Amino acid sequence: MTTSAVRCRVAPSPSGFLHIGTAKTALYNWLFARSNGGTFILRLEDTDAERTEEQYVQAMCEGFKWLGIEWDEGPEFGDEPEKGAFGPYRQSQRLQLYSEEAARLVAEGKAYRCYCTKEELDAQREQAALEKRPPRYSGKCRNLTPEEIAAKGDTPYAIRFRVPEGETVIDDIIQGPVRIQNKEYDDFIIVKSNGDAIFHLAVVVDDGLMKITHVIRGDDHLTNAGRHVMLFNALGYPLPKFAHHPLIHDEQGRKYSKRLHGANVLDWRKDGYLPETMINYISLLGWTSEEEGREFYTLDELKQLFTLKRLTKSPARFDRKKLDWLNGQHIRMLSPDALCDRVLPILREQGFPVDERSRDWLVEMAAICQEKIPTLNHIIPYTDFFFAAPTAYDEKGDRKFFRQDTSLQALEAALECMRQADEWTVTALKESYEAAAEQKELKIGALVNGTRLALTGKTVGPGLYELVKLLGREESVQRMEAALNYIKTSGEGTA
RNA sequence: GUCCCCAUCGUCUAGUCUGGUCUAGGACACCGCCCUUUCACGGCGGCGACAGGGGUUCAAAUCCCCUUGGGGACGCCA
Repeated sequence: MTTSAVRCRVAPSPSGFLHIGTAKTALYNWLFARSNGGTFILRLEDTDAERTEEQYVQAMCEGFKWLGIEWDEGPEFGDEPEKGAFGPYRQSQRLQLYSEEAARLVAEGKAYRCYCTKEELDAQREQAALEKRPPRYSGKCRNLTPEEIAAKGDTPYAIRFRVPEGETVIDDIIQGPVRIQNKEYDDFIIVKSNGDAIFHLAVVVDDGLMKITHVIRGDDHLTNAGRHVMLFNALGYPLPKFAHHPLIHDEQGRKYSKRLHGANVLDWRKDGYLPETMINYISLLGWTSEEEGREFYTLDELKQLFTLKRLTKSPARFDRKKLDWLNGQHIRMLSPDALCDRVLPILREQGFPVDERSRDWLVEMAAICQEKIPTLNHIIPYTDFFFAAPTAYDEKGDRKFFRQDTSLQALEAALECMRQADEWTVTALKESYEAAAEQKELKIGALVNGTRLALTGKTVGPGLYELVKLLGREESVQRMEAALNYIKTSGEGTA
């Protein structure tokens, strides 16, 4: 790109939560700005008052905050104050600007008043659908004479853009040149009869006045871009560069529906994914780095490496399995201390009395799970036994580790190891277990797995010696005795 | 229906612009083996794709056309 200042933006309409697709657009704009020393702008497209609610603004803000996407210019948003010299950044506060520009277009003959009613137009569209014709505006009000207009008196009117003859070319960075015959566009409305600007006018006026240099957005806007190019030209604004990236698809290959789980980026927070994972994963959904084969990227790396040239043209499906893998990678990159911080709220919410433990103990607990968990939420089944003794034993495990001929012997040997350990450390326990196994001619697995089942009630979990060490001698011994008692009193094992 | 975009393993992709180095490379998933106290991690190996048809060319995944498939857009929504 050029060295002249890049200015790009994301312009969500606050009509719901932060959609994963909006997050992608925001991310690509943000990364592009960052990798070029440019400016990233947030603008709220709330021209449709009926669909905008303040709570949505909050929800969206939380999504951006969680992902860590921060903007250089933008409206007051959540607890952020308005910032930037090209404001206001909410379209609802820029209505005056749109009216002025629309009036200018009308005065220059580039737009005109249309007195057709919504009902008339709807009927025409339905008729067109019936006859399998493309729905197009009839052009009824295109050439009204000043007399005819005067005769309308104060009948409400919308304003339509007078689409010129010819062809419009969108010179798209990702898609290449896209040529569309202007006759494919009918004279579209730019101002509603209630005086509010339509999206197309608003975007172009805003992008023009905010000196946007690059419009990076989903390719659902590709055909709209033609309208925008015409509007840029009509208004006399310099044309920004366009880059229309493909949409994110669901596992079935459709546009990721708002109703699907995961459409809301905060769904992923709830499911135990790290924001750095989401940034990394979404970046991969339509972009590859020069460095072949590499897929793990930190945010700082992305800010360095991101280029529009490496954007993909075809839509990508969201693959949960790959996301899991990536999340595991990012979890392992965390320091045990950081992992502890991420995991604590989850354990707390689960009702585990984590605040009774020392910080060191909690960090160690997080550390012994780090290699094991694909999502933060998996911390729960990996650590619940620390906070409550097992009330039941895994059925398969019971048969396998409690009911064999050597089960009792193994568990008693393990218990002896615990009782006699000189020091309560991972290495001491390990050595002691190994010595006992050898001496009693038992498989180490019998000792270890039996102990795991006795202490946790499960057959899977963190490394055994690590877990025993953290559980503490007293608690471990108690649980071993309970297990032995359970085996002896539940009968069937003696056979 | 009309217009626009897209098309390499199941999925994400490299390679396409600048045809030959591609008997098509990597990653996730899957399968097997190794490591191993479980689970996971890690290591090794396997399975697996240029949508189809025509051209152009000495040579095509790469260029052109058609077909098919998928997606998107056609609002006084954004």
